[in-house]
Amino acid sequence: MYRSHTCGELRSENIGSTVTIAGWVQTIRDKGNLIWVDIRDRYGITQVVGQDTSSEESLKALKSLGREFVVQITGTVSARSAANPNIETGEIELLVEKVVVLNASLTPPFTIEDNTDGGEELRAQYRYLDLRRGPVQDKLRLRNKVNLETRKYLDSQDFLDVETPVLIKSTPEGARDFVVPSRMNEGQFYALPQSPQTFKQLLMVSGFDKYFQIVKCFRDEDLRADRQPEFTQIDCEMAFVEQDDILNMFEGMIQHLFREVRGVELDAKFPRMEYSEAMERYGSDKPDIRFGMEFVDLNPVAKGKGFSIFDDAEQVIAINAEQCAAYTRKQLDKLTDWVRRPQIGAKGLVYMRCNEDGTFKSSVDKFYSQEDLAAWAKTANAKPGDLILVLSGTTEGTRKQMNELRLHMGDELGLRNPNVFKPLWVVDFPLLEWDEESGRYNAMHHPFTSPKPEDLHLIDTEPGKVRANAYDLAMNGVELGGGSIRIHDRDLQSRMFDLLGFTKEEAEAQFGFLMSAFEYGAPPHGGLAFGLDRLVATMGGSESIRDYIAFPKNNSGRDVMIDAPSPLSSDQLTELGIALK
RNA sequence: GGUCUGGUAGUUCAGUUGGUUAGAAUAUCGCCCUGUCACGGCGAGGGUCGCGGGUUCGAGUCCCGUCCAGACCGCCA
Repeated sequence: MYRSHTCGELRSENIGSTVTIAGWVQTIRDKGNLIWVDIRDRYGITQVVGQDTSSEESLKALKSLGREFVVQITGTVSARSAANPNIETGEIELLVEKVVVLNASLTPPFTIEDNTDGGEELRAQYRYLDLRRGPVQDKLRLRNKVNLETRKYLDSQDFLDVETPVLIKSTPEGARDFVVPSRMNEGQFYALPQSPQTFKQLLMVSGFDKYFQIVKCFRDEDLRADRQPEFTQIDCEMAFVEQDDILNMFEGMIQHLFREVRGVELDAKFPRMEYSEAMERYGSDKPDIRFGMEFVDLNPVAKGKGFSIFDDAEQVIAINAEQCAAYTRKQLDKLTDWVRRPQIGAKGLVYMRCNEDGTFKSSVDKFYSQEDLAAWAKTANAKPGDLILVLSGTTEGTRKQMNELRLHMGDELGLRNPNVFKPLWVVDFPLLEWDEESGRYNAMHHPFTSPKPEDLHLIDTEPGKVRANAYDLAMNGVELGGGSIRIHDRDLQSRMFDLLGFTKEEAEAQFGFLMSAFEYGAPPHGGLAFGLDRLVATMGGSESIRDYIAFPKNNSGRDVMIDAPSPLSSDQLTELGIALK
């Protein structure tokens, strides 16, 4: 046995006993005749002290240590003369008796402390050292707990964990596939799954009416702070259910997770909002409803007064930033610059201050009388002291820009508290979206999503208006997950492929196995998948998922620690029958 | 594919209209210190200013190219 106790468990009750701990040297405070060494492991930090009553040998050994040495220390637990209330073991210390260096260490390239001096690049390169830091370990502990509680909940609801293959077949829909060459089938390739979508549907056909899996998915697309090329889904599917059954089941799961992991009681009933309403009120399919500042349609009161920018716009939208009338010209100019950045792309920003004396001051006073502006204020429900911000243009573009501005204002005004959690089901997504590039419709969710029966009659005349039995769970402006009721009818599925521009032959080649399965008694079914990384990051109050992944990739999709991806040897390429350009 | 920001000591950063020997903090090393816990004091070592080219009497600083990192747009059913 290397240790009798961990570095986190000794308390004043242990005073007098002789113990052995093992861990890493955190800090050394050498005062000459008195030396303290903090020893760290996963469980905490214990202070070891050497003094005049210690043996010369052990004192010498303590003085020879360096940061991050791995040591085994035996000593007597004693009370500190000056307790440290900031750490759990702060009432005791270990009077050193024996020091064994289990392994020396180079000086680490950055400090292994809660507030490290290391930059992101360096910490990524030495991720195994970064993972020694408390805050990083806490994040992985949080992930572990979410994972465990997910299994507990789904098990309690009779879900069955079934593994699905990772080497599957490439399909044209959706994201780019990661591809794996097959040596035994030269010239052919597997694809890594973007999700286990078709397999979980086949499991429904097989009769496993409640399936789940916490599973890696792979998408070869450009990355963001909240997107990794490999990420983890809580993937679920149920048979003999309607949309409500699914929403209720997983509302329960999210409530369970927040209760057990964070001690947070979420809304008893998550609000639901149609996609079209979310777009109108927030310009987003994943609105952050922790704060108001909802969109106001200014078309009726802003148009027709001779201001050509608004007159020519399809849509004029305002938001009311309450109590912001005191914004200075400089602040407003800064906001204007912000919305005009290429990433936002607004042409300009119109503002109107609602002065305390009941008058109005806008950047377009030339075109609008006080009465006109009073109508704006009334429409936006603005009170004296409020600030109205207005954007205009095409409906789609203006909504998108205003969504960004609203979130930006929410950040600036501190309205997006990471310890407040506001879930929202967004339902009735469109079935299809128009793709300019290919000049045809794409499935908005995926090609197995069922249209709403009442919209089926539009499918040939106005396919863009057909709504789907599809839903997302949004929380705090993040899409945590989504799903749909699936098509379980061969004819309808075949029609969908038709609509998506697949020929009969292509559909047969790509998804023949699924359509065949549907001919052998496929039950009505549906499901959803949560992004575990995003869920955990949201629960931890972060926007970046990288800290919640033990070994993440950087924004070029590289693992800078192991230096992947990397070239293959020509022997390997030959064996695979691959010639590089 | 694009936009923006950054790259200077082991690390995090500062570095003036282009001008003497490129600084600070921290880390490291040495000496001193009996109650520290961000220990303290004194001292020392430590630089391919990302890389390549150009302008100039002179470039960390200006210009061009390039590489790397981060955020974002496109993309991500």
